[in-house]
Amino acid sequence: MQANDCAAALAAAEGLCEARGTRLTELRRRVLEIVCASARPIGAYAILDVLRDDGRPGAPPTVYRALDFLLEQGLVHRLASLNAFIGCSHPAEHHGGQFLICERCGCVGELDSHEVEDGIVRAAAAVGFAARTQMVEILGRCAACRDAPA
Amino acid sequence: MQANDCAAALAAAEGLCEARGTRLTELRRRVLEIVCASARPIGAYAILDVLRDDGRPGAPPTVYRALDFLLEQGLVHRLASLNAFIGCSHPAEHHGGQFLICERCGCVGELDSHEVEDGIVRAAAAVGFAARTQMVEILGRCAACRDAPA
DNA sequence: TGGTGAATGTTATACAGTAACGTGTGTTAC
DNA sequence: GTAACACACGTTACTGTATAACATTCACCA
Ligand SMILES: [Zn+2]
Ligand SMILES: [Zn+2]
Ligand SMILES: [Zn+2]
Ligand SMILES: [Zn+2]
Repeated sequence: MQANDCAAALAAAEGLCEARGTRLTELRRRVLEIVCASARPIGAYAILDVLRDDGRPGAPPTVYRALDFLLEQGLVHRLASLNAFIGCSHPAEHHGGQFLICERCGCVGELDSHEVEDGIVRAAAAVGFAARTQMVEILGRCAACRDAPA
Repeated sequence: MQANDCAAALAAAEGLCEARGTRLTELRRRVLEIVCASARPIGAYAILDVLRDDGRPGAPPTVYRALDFLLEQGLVHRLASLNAFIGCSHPAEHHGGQFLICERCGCVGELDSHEVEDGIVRAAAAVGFAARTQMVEILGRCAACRDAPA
């Protein structure tokens, strides 16, 4: 995520939490900032390292609790295949999300195609399965890396 | 996976490895058997417990190496959201796979819809991303649990 | 018969996540 | 005011997941 996107994400988070009556505390705000400032998905312990560099006290529950709040609010996503977190690029609407993970540069883009989501719900329903939420992580080459050599 | 499915999976694995010139050793075969014999996804350390019950020596790398081989051969799948493994229900053709995970009974079904897969590839291509492989895990209720109370 | 590479054994460690309990702080009820 | 309460955060300890690094064994072939 770019620096200006990061500032925009923080501003959006402020507004959303204000509107929802939830508390974006200093710690939660800082964790969101760390996640959004990272160009690539970042792990919980890497976030913790940054917090400690800040001079804060900190242990794993510190960061996991903040991340739980941010996940609930839809401000960050967790990538199950990487055990890492990224900022949501459009948090106003809660969504499962589909993620494009570049195997060359490590960047992650968010897709959020309703066609894909609905197609999955329908395909599941066709075999009697009632889909509630879905996790879609796509590995490949991003536009910038697409034509690079192996 | 049912017992007869398990036997069939082992037989299919023998044939595939034979045809490919890869070695389905005693250990790898036993790990595949353990995974296929489990009605639900099974974790690496649970597999390790079974191996030890067999009287084998064993440490985490033992089972992770066997699983790496089975994953490469497309004989098992890893469910990233559960950190667990299941036998592939039709290993002849390599595939990313789409998984239907029941939140009530814990069973997992394999979907493998080409429509879904192709839809994802197209949606990714539309934003310049070249998809190589995809991970789709769908949470909800299986047909048997669909109408059960919460 | 000795060399080569693959598979496995073994030890140690890194990384991910949670349980349980204590502490401070602000808000509400009386 | 102050007692009661809910919530966020600090702290310790632990469980679970996965890998690095090196030693050993074994199958196969020159
Ligand atoms: Zn998002
Ligand atoms: Zn890239
Ligand atoms: Zn499969
Ligand atoms: Zn079920």
